[in-house]
Amino acid sequence: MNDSTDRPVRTRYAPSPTGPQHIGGIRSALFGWLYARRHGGQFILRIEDTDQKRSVPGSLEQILEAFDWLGMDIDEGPAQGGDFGPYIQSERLPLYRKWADWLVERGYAYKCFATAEELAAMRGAGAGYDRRYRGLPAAQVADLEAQGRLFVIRFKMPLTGKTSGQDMIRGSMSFDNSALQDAVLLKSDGFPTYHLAHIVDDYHMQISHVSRAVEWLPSFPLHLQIWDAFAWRKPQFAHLPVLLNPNGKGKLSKRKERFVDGGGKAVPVLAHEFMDAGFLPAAVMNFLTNIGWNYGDNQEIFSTAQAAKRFDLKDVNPANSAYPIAKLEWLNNQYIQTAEADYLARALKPILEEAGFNVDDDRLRQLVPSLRVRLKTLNDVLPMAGFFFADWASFEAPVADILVQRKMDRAGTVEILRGALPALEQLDGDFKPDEQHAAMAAYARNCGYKNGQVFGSLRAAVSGQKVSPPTFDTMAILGKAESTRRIKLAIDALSRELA
RNA sequence: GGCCCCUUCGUCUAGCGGCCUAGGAUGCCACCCUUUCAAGGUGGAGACACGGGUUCGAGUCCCGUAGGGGCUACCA
Repeated sequence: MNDSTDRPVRTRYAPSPTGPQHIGGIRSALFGWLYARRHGGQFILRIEDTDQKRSVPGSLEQILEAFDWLGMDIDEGPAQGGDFGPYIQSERLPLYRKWADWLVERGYAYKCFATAEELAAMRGAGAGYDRRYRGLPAAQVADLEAQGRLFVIRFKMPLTGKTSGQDMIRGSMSFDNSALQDAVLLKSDGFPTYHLAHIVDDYHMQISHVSRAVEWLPSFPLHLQIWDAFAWRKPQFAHLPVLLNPNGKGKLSKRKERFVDGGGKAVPVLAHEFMDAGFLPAAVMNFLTNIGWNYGDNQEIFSTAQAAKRFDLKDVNPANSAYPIAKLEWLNNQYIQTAEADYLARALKPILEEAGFNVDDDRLRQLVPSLRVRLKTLNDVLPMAGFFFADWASFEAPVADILVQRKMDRAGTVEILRGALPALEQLDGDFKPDEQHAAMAAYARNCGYKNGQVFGSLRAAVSGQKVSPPTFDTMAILGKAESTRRIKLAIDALSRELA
């Protein structure tokens, strides 16, 4: 087998257009993409829609959207064009037919007239296709064809011997030919199967490295044999490990029921679910790159550009991985903490707006610094800070359960709030957080309550929530007038209940 | 069932024969900081699946077993 790498690196992602993009597929694509970027090569997108039954309209758009969101740029493909198109297999049908015929003419493949019933009977007997049409005399073949019998073209797999090849991840591999069937190359509807189509295309598109999921490993020897029948220069192969469900049981699938993490949140599996859940594309890329491969230097956080300087298919871990989704939330928070303020504000705005809030840009920008450290996902902004964007005029004091802190009672809370009011009103109009802090700390000392009790009561009074950005940041953004108004509202509410 | 691949802390991983009394990260626990929640800091519990070889020496190489995953379609 030809292992030389003295040719331009061209890798590809060749999904079937079956709808939403699965994160497992995206990760496979990522590895091919990184390899191309590492070597200054091309990354090609090819749509494998040879199963008409499974094709779903709009798939290409979803694929493109996912790649665009993640920042994986495509050099050639259905949308980008290129010198080796078309990049959609259903538009290349004559090519597959031509090469299928070529194989038949040279005795590497044959026409098989087995009917669905025959095949079902063979399967029922426990074995696969028994090659009953493999040695049919030419005259009989012609006769069957003349009768209008439907046929497929099957590859004439060697019956004995071994086929060996190199896998970039696993090294030398050898397979017994006797275990392989005479695979269908061209279906009776004139469409090729994956086995034929991907080889014809990888050859014509000058793909140098084929990286694909491990489920293709059993048919690797078949593919090697087909490449050899054509006498085409083979690419190098890397059979990528796959993602398993978070519990390690079974391949991660979009068809199975959704997994739920410890906190009851749905585990994102489809590309659009990562967008919808408020993850940053950079974090998702970092996350995916770290499964089955690692940057080295004990460094967990790195950019795609950094990864592209070190990535090699040879270094990919051969073992499948449970989907480590818990790490993504941590990573996402790390990225949010260091993201540009403008970028964050822009990302947060539509989330707030979709929730029905009227977003003031200045206010949002003001909020970002105190928010970023506590957002695991962008969507967390809603429960944390949505109240800033609600209609302030219609704010109502929260219920006592929220107002009264741990180790506090109603009377004490009222006492704290009443005492805090004049001290806050004394401050100047800027209402700076550190000035509030100084004033309230001094007040706490005098009134005999702890800082936490004072600050916490204020937080609940002004935000209406138990959890919020830092109390004094919150009050600074609300402003002195609104803050004190809300404190009075809280006092009134609690007093009423006491009376 | 047959064939193929895989196997280091719960999880993601480092390790490519001696540097390993096995390193990092996440998650978990504790403490510190503290203005809730976080973040941050410090510390802790936590793994070479098992059994045989090979070797002066094995997490690292070989074989077997077990477990996991996959393929076994006119799906990819």
